[in-house]
Amino acid sequence: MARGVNKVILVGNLGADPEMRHTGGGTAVTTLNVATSESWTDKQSGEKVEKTEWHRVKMFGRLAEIAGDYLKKGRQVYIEGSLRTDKYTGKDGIERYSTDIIASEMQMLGGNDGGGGGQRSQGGGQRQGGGNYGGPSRGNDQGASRSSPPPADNGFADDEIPF
Amino acid sequence: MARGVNKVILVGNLGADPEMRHTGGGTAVTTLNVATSESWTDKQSGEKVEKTEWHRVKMFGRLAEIAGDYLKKGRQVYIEGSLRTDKYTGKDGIERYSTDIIASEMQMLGGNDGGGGGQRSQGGGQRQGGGNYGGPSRGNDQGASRSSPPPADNGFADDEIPF
Amino acid sequence: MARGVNKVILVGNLGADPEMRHTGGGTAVTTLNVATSESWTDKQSGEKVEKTEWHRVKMFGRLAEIAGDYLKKGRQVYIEGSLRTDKYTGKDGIERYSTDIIASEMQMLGGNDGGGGGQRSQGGGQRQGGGNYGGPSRGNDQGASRSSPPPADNGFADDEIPF
Amino acid sequence: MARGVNKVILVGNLGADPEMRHTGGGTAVTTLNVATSESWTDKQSGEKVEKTEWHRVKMFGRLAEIAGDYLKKGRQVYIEGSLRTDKYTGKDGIERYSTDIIASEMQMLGGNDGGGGGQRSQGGGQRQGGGNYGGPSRGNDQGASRSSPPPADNGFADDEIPF
DNA sequence: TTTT
DNA sequence: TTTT
Repeated sequence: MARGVNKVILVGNLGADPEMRHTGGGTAVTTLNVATSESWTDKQSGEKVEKTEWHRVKMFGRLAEIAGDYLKKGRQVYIEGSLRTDKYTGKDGIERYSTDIIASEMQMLGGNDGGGGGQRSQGGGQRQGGGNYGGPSRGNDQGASRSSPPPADNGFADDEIPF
Repeated sequence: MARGVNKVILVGNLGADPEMRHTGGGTAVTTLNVATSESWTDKQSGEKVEKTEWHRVKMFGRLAEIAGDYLKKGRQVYIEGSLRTDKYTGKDGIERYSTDIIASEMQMLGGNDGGGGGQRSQGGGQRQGGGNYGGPSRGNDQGASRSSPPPADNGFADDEIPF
Repeated sequence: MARGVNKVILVGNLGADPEMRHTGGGTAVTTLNVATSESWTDKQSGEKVEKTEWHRVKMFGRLAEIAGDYLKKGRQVYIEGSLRTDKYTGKDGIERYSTDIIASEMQMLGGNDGGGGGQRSQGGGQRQGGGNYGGPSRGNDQGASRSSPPPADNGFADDEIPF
Repeated sequence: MARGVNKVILVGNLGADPEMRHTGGGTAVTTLNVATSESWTDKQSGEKVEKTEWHRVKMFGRLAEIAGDYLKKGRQVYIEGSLRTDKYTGKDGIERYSTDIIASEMQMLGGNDGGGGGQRSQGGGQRQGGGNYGGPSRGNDQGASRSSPPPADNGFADDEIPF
């Protein structure tokens, strides 16, 4: 039961290898840094412009394991998921927000270069049963490609709850 | 496991009351006729033009029951699903195709007029590995990590293929 | 030209009236606060849980004007857009990120309560470079008038109308 | 203006080379045959099952030309579009329906094998009835960070950052 | 056949 | 008819 649709669809490339960790309870948690870019020719200057958007994608359980095992920097992926914005209070006492994409489905695109082409997986649908949702996530993400990753000072600790 | 994405998203109105039936195995099967329309002013004639597209949406199990119980002609719905084209041979011996949208998610939109505003439901995920289709999806897909899986009272048992 | 897909689809309710302003150049800029929520019954506690996600949606130009004119707090909307994360440096010198959804399409849902039911609008599609599309659209979009289109398979032969 | 959302998203492989033709008016029309498949292990038999869905995708204008020029059998593509069902009357006098996906966006996936990796294109938006859209979108969308705004010949000038 |  |  719910009221609303919260859906994200991405096709992009990984800016870094996946970062996989496990919660105390043993659940795999993988974070991807996915780039989607677009380019166009500026009308006035006539110059080619490119803008890249970076997305922090998190996945859990089986999906996280597959991503951790098969994905690599540069690989193209299809991601379906939902937006989740966490609120946290900085050391300066100011509330801030950090937005992630929680993947519910993932599809590796392109050829079989490397480890695992053509895999597809579906998440456990945590979003619908959140259970012990809640716990924010701490800095398990910034990809190498991230020119400047999200605050490491998010100031919260996750010792068991995946996020 | 799979290779590909096959996704449909509709927001439209029901052109008729839902048609619900049950398979021999007891699985509910509901068909919706959903209209999506768009209108614009023709550039040349200056006349207002309207075009309506009609979609046949099918759903199974719990989702079918909710739709059958709460939806009515005229009601606005959000549908998420996938395309399925069936081939059949006409009496004239010619092969033809018929395309349906198999709903995996449904959301009633608009106010609480009539029976059920604000309900939302998710299909059993038959499309993603639910065994022999229509095959019960009980327990499919929740990640190992799931401390508390989705609502899921959808543990229905159909021994017959719903379609 | 581009490489990647960056798409967001929301169906939710406005948590507040839209905020519209104009740039010095006269472009309307409207910000919406959209809630998408889901609820479920926790398996262990048996309690009903609800989680609401808030999304900051921005729109420009004609779309912003329509939203500003017709939307109101509580209204249900369909939003399609893309994610954009801005980097900024706080007063403390720490870089932070803020994520918005840039709407390219909007649809008011539900009945005609208040100002404007049933409106729909599309952004300029600036992100993808409508630019030199120019491609003639002749013949596109008819169909309504088509009484007898595509033959059985692909092998159709029509000499003027594209489909 | 419109009421409804009619959206299809596909990621699949071409089962054949694109078929391109031109209308009498010179508009390019390309048809793609796109496969999306999924496989799973049957619960009861334990056998691996695979099901492939075939989609007929049509595109027009510039998009059709790009597809015709760069796509080839086997190539993986992302397609975004809408459903259109045509009614026609067979020789036997029976009315039938044929469903196509009218592409509004296309993205070639995978490596640069052959002609054109990493291209992306957008349709002319014929589905919206181009008509009096008119609404200028110039200046939309460029973020503060945006070094140079989108293509946008759509007509207005803002000298100030919209947000 | 819906809806605006 | 594709792909893995």
